[in-house]
Amino acid sequence: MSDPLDDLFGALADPTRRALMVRLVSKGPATATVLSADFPLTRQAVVKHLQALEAAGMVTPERQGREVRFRADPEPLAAAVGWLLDAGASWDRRIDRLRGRVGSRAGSTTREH
Amino acid sequence: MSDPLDDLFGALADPTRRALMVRLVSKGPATATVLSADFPLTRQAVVKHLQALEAAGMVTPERQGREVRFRADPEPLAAAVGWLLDAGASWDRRIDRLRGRVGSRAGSTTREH
DNA sequence: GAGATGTGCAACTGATGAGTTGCGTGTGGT
DNA sequence: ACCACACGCAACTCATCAGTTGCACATCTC
Repeated sequence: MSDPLDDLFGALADPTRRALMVRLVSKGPATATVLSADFPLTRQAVVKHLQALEAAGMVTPERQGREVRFRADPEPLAAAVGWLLDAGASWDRRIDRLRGRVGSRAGSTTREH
Repeated sequence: MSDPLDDLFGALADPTRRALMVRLVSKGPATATVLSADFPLTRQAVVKHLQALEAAGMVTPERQGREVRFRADPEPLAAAVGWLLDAGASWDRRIDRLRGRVGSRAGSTTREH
């Protein structure tokens, strides 16, 4: 019953996780083991971060043989942008302008609660 | 030396804080005491949340006599949107489209780091 | 100036998160 | 079959955060 936004922003709140996302986006999918080599972290630590990102739907695990390759998933980011625009709507002209232009596409922008 | 994005997304990660923001945006500035009446929280708890929001630059305290009125500040939200778009750029055409349309206006979109 | 109201500071508890280490299990190559 | 590698699970530490309570200080009103 927890708001997906919690997981989303929560995942984004950690610099390591943001870095992981950037890394996955720019250099493509990778396994936790590989990632742990590029970051000053244990494989297990990386795994935990990836789990947090997965819970937020920002990353998807894909098994290939004995490896598990993680791929970045953009969808949730749109939801985040959506909330930000909703929250800012009719608040400040700048944000309002943003909203107007993006609007239609931001799609599932409107949320419950 | 901590990234401002940490505070920003960190503040956004808590549902209570998001609710506080919505409340401040929709019904305008208010004091912690007033807010604590609208939420199932102690005044002190509200104060702490407001401090987190202030650290993220999303809220600004304004003293008026013996009261302290908190006003929502939109600026940082643009920064958040900026990061999301930057992160998603050249990644997925949907996000890419968003970026293209917002781009110029999002202004201070491109951030340090 | 006295009382009421609003804010600020500090200490404390309980829960959650980051990170680690150790060990077990599965999968691929030879 | 065997060995190496990649993953998964579990327990543990350390820090941070949400929320509380209690009390002191400032300010308005009469």
